[in-house]
Amino acid sequence: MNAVVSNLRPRKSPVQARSAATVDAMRIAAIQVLTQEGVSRCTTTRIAERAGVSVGSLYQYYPNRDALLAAILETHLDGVAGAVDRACRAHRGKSVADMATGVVVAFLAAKRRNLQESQALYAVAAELGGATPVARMHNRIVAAITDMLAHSPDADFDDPAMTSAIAFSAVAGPIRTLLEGYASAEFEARLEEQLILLLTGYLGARRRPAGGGKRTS
Amino acid sequence: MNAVVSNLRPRKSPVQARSAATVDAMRIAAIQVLTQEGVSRCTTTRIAERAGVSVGSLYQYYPNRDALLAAILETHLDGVAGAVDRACRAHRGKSVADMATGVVVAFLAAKRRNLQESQALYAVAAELGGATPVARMHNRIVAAITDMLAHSPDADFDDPAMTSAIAFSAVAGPIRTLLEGYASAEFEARLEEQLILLLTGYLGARRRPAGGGKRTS
Amino acid sequence: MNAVVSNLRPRKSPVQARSAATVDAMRIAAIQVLTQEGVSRCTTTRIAERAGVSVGSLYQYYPNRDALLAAILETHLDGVAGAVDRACRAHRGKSVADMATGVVVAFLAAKRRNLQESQALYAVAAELGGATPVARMHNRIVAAITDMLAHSPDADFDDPAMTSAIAFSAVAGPIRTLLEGYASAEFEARLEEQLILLLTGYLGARRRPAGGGKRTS
Amino acid sequence: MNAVVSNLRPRKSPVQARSAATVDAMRIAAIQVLTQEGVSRCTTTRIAERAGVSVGSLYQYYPNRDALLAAILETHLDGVAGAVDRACRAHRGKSVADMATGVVVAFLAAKRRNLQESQALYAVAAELGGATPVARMHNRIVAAITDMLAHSPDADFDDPAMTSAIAFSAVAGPIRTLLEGYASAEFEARLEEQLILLLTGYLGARRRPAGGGKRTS
DNA sequence: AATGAATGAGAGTTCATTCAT
DNA sequence: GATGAATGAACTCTCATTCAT
Repeated sequence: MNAVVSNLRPRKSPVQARSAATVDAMRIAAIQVLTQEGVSRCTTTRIAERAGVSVGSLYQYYPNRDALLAAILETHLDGVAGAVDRACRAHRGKSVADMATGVVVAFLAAKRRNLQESQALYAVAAELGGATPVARMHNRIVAAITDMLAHSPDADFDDPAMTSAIAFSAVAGPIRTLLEGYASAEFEARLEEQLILLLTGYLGARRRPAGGGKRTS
Repeated sequence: MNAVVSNLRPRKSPVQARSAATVDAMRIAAIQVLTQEGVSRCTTTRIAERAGVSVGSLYQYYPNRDALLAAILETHLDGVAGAVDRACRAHRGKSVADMATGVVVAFLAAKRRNLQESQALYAVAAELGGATPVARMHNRIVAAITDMLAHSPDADFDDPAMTSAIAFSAVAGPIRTLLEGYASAEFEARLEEQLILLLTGYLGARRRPAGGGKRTS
Repeated sequence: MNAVVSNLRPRKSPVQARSAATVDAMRIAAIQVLTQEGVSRCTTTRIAERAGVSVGSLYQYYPNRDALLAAILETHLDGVAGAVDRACRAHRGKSVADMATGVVVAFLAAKRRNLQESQALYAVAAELGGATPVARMHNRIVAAITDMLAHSPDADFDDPAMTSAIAFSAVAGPIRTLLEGYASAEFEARLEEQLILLLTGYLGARRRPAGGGKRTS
Repeated sequence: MNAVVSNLRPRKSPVQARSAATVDAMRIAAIQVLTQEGVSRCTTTRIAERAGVSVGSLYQYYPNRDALLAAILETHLDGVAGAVDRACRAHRGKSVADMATGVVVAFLAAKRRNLQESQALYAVAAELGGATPVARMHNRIVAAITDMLAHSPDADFDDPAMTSAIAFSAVAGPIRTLLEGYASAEFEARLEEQLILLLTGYLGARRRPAGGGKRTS
């Protein structure tokens, strides 16, 4: 989407404790500014000011604004993907219902853990456009789910890659609705239960009985 | 998400034929610029230039850049919501599988009809933030589905509002994945069929047999 | 003050009744816009809209915006100068106290007659800068007062031109204070009486007794 | 007069030596541009260019154009008001003639000291409209004169607040005429002497003999 | 290493003026 | 004559980025 491709890698890794503290202060500041002012008003100056450092310092750690935002987005998405990844490993070999529950609970918890961060970063992802960490996170989660499905004992899925991509996206949809603020109280209250229901149903329907014949959806 | 709320209503409607042409040229130009350059580079100057009119003309019809983008977004979302709405009315009283099929087919077709537009407008929605036509479209579609479910003969849904909100969001998730370009060829090819499966399963699971006892999810 | 000198003469005189009505509508509209929005937001479009005509029509009567404003200012100042002029003629040959009273009453009444107009036009005069009708009005009034003083029977003024220039400016000062809104209620209530006192005192002090010896201020 | 009220406070004060130089350069440049080009052509770009700095720097110190102009106006008016204030304190307890002389000389000298500045700033005051430092300066000077009159030994003024407001405005009138360029050489040459005459006369007439009975003008 | 003043390209927006209808 | 859509130069203001201190 974005025509200009810039270097989004951080400039240097924080090796000293002070550096780590500075980097984290900027991370937190950026999320605050993002939440309170919106992406387009989330400027380097404002982030630095909020973080209590100078703009110059900000540029010691990131080559440009987009790199900073991308790093924050990546950290966040890594957290989420990691949580789902662990859940998938933990539920290998379990029943379909257990697997569905595991994934939904982990994903939802990860998003809810840093609510404001999650909300704010949708806009960042949109602004950064195609060359984004989102794709990586997507692929990583889909791979994790695919792997989990492949280890399912009592079922065997035809095309597990596509199945898990659909499954993950289907779960992500309502969670996004929640975070974007379009959800009713009822929606929010029953979201987890309903997502488990949704996912269990879908995965169940996609299953070919372990010992059985071919069954294409 | 956006802290600043501005007037997003169009300024005046074109009365002369010349005006109508100008307004439409701007609409098309904006979508092209959006697609080719990204939201942040979609400036009033560039839109006007691409449309072959002057910036001044743009401001004759929209009070500011966001109003133009919001108008385009709204037109698009109205089209989508309208398509889903019609599908919902057309499938009233049908079986759960028919209803699911109707909604999925209509929604997906509406999004695929203007592929580039659909893609580009996700970023616009993100930038415009909370006071956005997206909420309206969301509510309209959820209401349409809720209504359709309420007229279902062989089934009766407890909490149809929440059910349809989850159902719609779940279907929207994979479609977004497709439009954002994270989908494999396999995903794209089988998307419609899988969404029908997903939705049928979910709605089926949410159903209480018409003549039967209470069954909460 | 203004570096650019443009043609400030009206384009054509209203010969038909319709034209006169249009011109007057624009005059009134301009003063309203001036009062409600300030000089810098007093645009040709807004004036035309308020007057119920098209911008194009406005340009039928005035070659440019400044000409319109200058014409309005001139009309206003002509009214004021005319009123003072008449008062001066009417009080020729009267006592100093009568002359002072006559001028003050006429000037103040002329300004108070169109209060909003008077207020709004200070800003216009400032914006139009040096090549302004203000100088003409100033000179005309000073000439009228000078002439009146020259016909005074019981007194004879040395340097009546300078005397009347000071006298007029001194009276104009408090009136401007009133119109610019810096005046207290007490100030407003007693303004006329105090200006008469002020002017009578000044002119009295400047007088050389008619039959007497030299007395230079 | 101006419908829109904006924040006219400066943004930050210069702390480094470099900053102080920048701020001062802008002040001087603005007055030059004002004088040579007029208010409406006194744009931020032109000021910055003349000052030899970038527009961005201008906005580091002032939130908007009007704030810069207001700051300059305020500095000027503070100077004038301060001069008059000091004169009033210095002439407390003196005779009416001495007080009048003191005020006129101080006021006129303050205005003449920065002639071009004084001229240019009338237009600025007009453009800034109501929420202007002019009101503050007016009140401050009137208060100072009132206070001086209240300490007069040989005379006692009824309603000294109104008296000093009229007196000040009456003196300001001819000074404005001078600065606006409507004055003859004679006017300019004799202005000080005539203003003293004017003011002495007015204050003398407003006086109630210290030991005497009531005398309302 | 850190600072923050300075930069200047570029964005959004306005408005006097023209001219085809 | 009247209209009002179109024009585009000019204006205000922002912000990523640099670099002397």
